[in-house]
Amino acid sequence: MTAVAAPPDALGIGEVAAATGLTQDTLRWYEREGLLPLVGRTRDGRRTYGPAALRFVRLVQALRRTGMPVADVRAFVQAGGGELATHPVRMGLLLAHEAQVQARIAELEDDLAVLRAKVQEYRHLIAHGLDCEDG
Amino acid sequence: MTAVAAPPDALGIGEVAAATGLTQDTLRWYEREGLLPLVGRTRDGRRTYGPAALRFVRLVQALRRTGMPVADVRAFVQAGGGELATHPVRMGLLLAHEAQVQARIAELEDDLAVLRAKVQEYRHLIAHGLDCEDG
DNA sequence: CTAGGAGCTGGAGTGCGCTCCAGCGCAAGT
DNA sequence: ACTTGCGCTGGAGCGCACTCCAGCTCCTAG
Repeated sequence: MTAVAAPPDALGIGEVAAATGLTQDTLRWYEREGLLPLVGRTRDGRRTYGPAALRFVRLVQALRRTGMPVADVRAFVQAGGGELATHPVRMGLLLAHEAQVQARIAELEDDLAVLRAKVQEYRHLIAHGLDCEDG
Repeated sequence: MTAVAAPPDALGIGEVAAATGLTQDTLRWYEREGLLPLVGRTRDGRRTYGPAALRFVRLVQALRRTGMPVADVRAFVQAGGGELATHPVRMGLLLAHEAQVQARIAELEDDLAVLRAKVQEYRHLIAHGLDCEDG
């Protein structure tokens, strides 16, 4: 098959790429940048992603998509390696980011309202056969 | 005051920057890039923003903040200059973008759910004094 | 008359986040 | 033995959206 010595349910980088939508290049780059700590290797050097690693990839993906800078993701990762004592720190970072994401969503919704208002304006102008005073 | 020959309620670039949160550099750059067609000039060459221009700046700002690339904003701008005949085109572009923004918000909300689940996981682990199997 | 403040232009530079190689290794199928 | 597929490394390059000058002009207040 694919792996040299396949540990039960470990995936190769190609499979993780397919499963997440990230490219292989991005996965490798994230790892070099210290965003993905749980990735293993087969004897011949290929990356191996166990279930926990895959969950972690998805978490990082959620953080990135919600606009957390790579440096901050790294800080989150380095804030602990799964030990109980570090949980509050990581949780705090997540909560802070959560607030920012909510703010971002609110802003998007405000901007969306602006766009909708403009659409309405066009409808109105069309209905009345008018030009637009604004550009 | 500020202007050379101040037309009624025209603003200077500094005032527009203050009013919108964009920098003067960004406003000038947007204009060079063709995103801001309604900006006038005083006799001595300074930019002048009338009410319509200001509204247009806010529209462009909404488009940019919602993730529309500069090139697409330019296309929107070039799709017409306010004449009735061009309204449907611009409206179509706005509607298409609107759909994308909604999709983006939905994605953000999904990702937010992932983050919240992780926070819950940490709460649980802390409550039970456990390490985390994932990183 | 001078100084200060706002603004102008053109162009170079920056930060971020990937993205794209070239050149190579292992391993399994035919 | 050879091809095909999957993956590896290190490093260069890229696209986007600004951002930051240097050197200048003009106007107004003191």
